[in-house]
Amino acid sequence: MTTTMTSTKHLIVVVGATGSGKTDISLRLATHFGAPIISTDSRQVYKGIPIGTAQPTAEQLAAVEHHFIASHSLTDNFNCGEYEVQALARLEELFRAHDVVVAVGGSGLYIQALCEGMDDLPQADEQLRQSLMERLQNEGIESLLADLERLDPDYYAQVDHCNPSRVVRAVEVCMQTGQPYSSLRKGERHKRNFNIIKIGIEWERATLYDRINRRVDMMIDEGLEAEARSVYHLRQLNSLQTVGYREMFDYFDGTTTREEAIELIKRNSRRYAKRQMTWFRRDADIEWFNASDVESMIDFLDNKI
RNA sequence: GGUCCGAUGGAUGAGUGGUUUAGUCACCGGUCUGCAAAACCGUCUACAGCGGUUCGAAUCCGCUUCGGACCU
Repeated sequence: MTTTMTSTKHLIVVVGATGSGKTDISLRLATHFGAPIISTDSRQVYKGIPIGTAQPTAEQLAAVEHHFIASHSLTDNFNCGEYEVQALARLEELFRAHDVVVAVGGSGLYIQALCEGMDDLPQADEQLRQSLMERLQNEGIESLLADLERLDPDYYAQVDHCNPSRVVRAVEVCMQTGQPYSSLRKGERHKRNFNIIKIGIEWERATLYDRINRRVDMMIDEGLEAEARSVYHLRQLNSLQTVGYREMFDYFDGTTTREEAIELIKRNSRRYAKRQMTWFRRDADIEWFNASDVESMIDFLDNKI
């Protein structure tokens, strides 16, 4: 063998909206290929919120080796950049003992970080971030936009001027690095030393929504309310800006009734699912399969591996 | 049988003659590089039906249909 683009290591990436049954399918695939599972989910990484984030059950975790499930603390400053570094390192270890690893999760940005990599941008400096947020609060976004126009005219021209998050981050990177944000955004796909095969789980919209609604009811039955209560004191953490918890916190505050909170969890989960589909739809690398057709999925993968 | 009130887009709800859309919510579509289950953007042009008045009607008049209240 001389130079070949094909690696003997394969990462099967399973994507799909929340409630699409990724966990079950990932377990079947992992079992079939004797592979460990690495999560690409930005919320299942946290300890203490297993019900609301639909983490795999104890039996499922026992059946297949999982990574990045309940592995971090709610107070950890975790993000997609950190995830890329840690997940890549873990993958390297896993590929020493396995030819196939299954990645599952619903966070598009984390999947992108894992498969394509993030540019070399600095993490937010906490103090700077805070002062920018204060300015946003006190002076409005116009003030930050004025800075951005001066610091990075190119990005100023393309950024959504209504989106505070994007504007704050851009100004922050400019100030931290002394360089225009846009000049640091290469958007280049990083080389990976393993093959990536993306599998999408497809549902008819109405059916998916029905599954989501029923799953929320199940979460309630399993004790989501008590779980939310147990982390209520940490509510301002980013890790808890999460569907299922925010709505419960509002209920605890008395701003909504319990019934309203549950309805809102359903609605927001549906909306989340819609946004996920929007994200995944533009990824041409994904091979889509009907949710009930795991056999075809396995055939397809067997063929490729 | 009679009198009165009402009928606006998926829901709610303003609008009483005139370039153009009320608004809100839901749905739908989209954006996406360190908070991403986040943050944000866009679309959805309806006036119960028929006829009349008028240069012009969701808006005025009549009839019909439907709903509600009341009267005998």
